[in-house]
Amino acid sequence: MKRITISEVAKLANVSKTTVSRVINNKPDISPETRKKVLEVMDEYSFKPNAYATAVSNRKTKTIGLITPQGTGNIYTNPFYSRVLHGIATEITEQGYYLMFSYIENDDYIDVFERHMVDGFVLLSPGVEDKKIVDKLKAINAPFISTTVLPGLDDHSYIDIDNYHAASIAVKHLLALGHKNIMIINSFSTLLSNKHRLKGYRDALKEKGIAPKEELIFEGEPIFETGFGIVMSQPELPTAIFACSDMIALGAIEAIKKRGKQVPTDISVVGFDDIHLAGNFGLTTIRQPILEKGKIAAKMLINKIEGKEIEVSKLEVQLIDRRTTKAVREEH
Amino acid sequence: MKRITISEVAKLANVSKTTVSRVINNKPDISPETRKKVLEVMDEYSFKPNAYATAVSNRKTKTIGLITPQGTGNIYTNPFYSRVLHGIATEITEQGYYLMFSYIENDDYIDVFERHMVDGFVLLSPGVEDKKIVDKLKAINAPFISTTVLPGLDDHSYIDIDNYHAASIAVKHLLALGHKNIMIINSFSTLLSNKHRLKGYRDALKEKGIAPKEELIFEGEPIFETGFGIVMSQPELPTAIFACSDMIALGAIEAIKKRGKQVPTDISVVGFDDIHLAGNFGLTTIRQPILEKGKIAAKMLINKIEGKEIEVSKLEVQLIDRRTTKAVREEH
DNA sequence: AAGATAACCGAAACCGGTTCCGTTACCGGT
DNA sequence: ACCGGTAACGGAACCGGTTTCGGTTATCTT
Repeated sequence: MKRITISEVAKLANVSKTTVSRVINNKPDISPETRKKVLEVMDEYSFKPNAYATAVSNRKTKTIGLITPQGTGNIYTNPFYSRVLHGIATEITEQGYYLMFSYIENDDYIDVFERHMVDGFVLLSPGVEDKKIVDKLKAINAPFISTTVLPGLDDHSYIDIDNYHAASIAVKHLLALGHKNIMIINSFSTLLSNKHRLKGYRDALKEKGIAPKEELIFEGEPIFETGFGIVMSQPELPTAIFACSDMIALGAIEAIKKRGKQVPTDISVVGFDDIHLAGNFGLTTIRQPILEKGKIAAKMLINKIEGKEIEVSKLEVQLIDRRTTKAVREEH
Repeated sequence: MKRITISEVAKLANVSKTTVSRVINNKPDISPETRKKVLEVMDEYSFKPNAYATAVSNRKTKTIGLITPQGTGNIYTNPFYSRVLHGIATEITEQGYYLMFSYIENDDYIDVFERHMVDGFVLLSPGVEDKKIVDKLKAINAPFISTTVLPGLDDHSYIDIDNYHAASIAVKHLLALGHKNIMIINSFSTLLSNKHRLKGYRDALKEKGIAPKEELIFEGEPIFETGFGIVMSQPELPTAIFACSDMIALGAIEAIKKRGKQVPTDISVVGFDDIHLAGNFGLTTIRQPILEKGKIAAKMLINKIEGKEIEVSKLEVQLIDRRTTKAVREEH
């Protein structure tokens, strides 16, 4: 029951600490018999090396930290972040790493690194206002990967979809259905990725000869309330809405219904992300490989930490056509 | 920039390691001047003690692990778990602890304890089939707190609401509105807490002189699809549904609408938990203090780890009356 | 049979902290 | 002048691992 140490194992097996350490780490210079003997002892007493002692000695912790700039609460509320996190966690465990939940609102994330508790960080979708975080990470020389494009980051420091392209797929779909009045409810455009989406929206319209109207462009937090609030507050409703987050889309749909209109008969809605809930409610949306995003982020980070070559991957995006879009109704 | 050690600080301040350690930990036996001098050096070189080295020396890691028996994926999908987690994380950080995400499907959670990476665990709503986990934790003498009642646990090892009472509030509400045909969609009744809910449901009916009908009792995973599937598959629908999870309730409502009925005009629905989404969709539900549950669990665990007195708290429950229940329509 | 080579193993130093115990200096009391 | 007490500090051992370096053997050449 009591946890045993390497010295005790050594004593029990009649060998030195060095030898035990060698079999633990599968090092050479050990005869098959002594290895076997040591293994037996380790097994009998169910010995497990103290990970932190190893970490101190190796100057490698094998754990990575999670930074969640936009207020950590979101992680738990927003299914999108949850799923990215799921991907990160999966990949990390697979590679024998641990995940430290640096649950920190202030600057303490620096702390866990400086205190040698983590080898690096993944930055969960930071906003532009979080540039100082990146600066700090660079300053203390901490390896990190962001799950969003950020100004000043090279290909090796982030993983993201092509947001411009994704948005253009969405509005082109709407355009093809004959919609001309397309509202966009974006996430905060201070974020580079959202800027790209907005540009994708604008360019897709222009390409079709439609001038983007400023009064159809909105933005807010990527939550239900945003979509709901904006749709409720508009005097006039468009025939289609492109929401840059599924939660926004869901909120918008509820508001539309509340106002006595039908989706998609009166108004078409397309969301973004394809979280699980989107499927539940039959939402047409742009799917991004959320889980994969997390996995790749983790993989890149680990490679970075271990000084390996890191390759830049591409994340594909696709339109999932469900039940919230429909050809525009002819007005007359 | 380069991280400095305690020995180097000692050298720079012209004192011994011992002295530096003393000021780090606010120990006595130090003159104000030397303390000041050491602090200056630490500050100038922004020294932070290596947490793991401290952990090795102290045999205390100041981090706690999270075990999520029901398949870790759920945490990220189910908003309820997410929020409990939020509470746990908040409390833990406040107390200077760290959260290790032992993201483990198999038996490896034992591992992190045996490898001295965590001081204890919080068990996130385990099921009855996870009794072996509890057994194992007991076997290795690991401190833990469960966020659900489990058979064989004393008051000091779990924190939960009074599920019996909570369920009875829900069905009494429905009863008061004149409903007599009340369907219950429970979470798996292999879980003790769900057993209690079922009993609460049954007793509340009996108290009103209504014999519970077996054909109105259902159960399944606490997810959208469960509510949706069950409601879709029933030939005849009741006038009210008590869903033991908000996600189930949401699914049920979607199915009801799909079948051309109205909520609450035709059918009343009450959910359970009061997750954020419930508010978004105007769901009438039983609110349990989710965040607080997590916080208390963390607090209890830390007290346990530190050998302090642990007090048992009570979690209050309340009906949040929104827009999915209504007096039953008179049949004739 | 001598010398070289390789296989196997251990002593001791190290990682970055904490702590026990002993030493020194200074104080007031008699 | 001597004694006892206390405040301030350091040496060295310790926590539980890893690693360097070197020393034995045994085996292989020639």
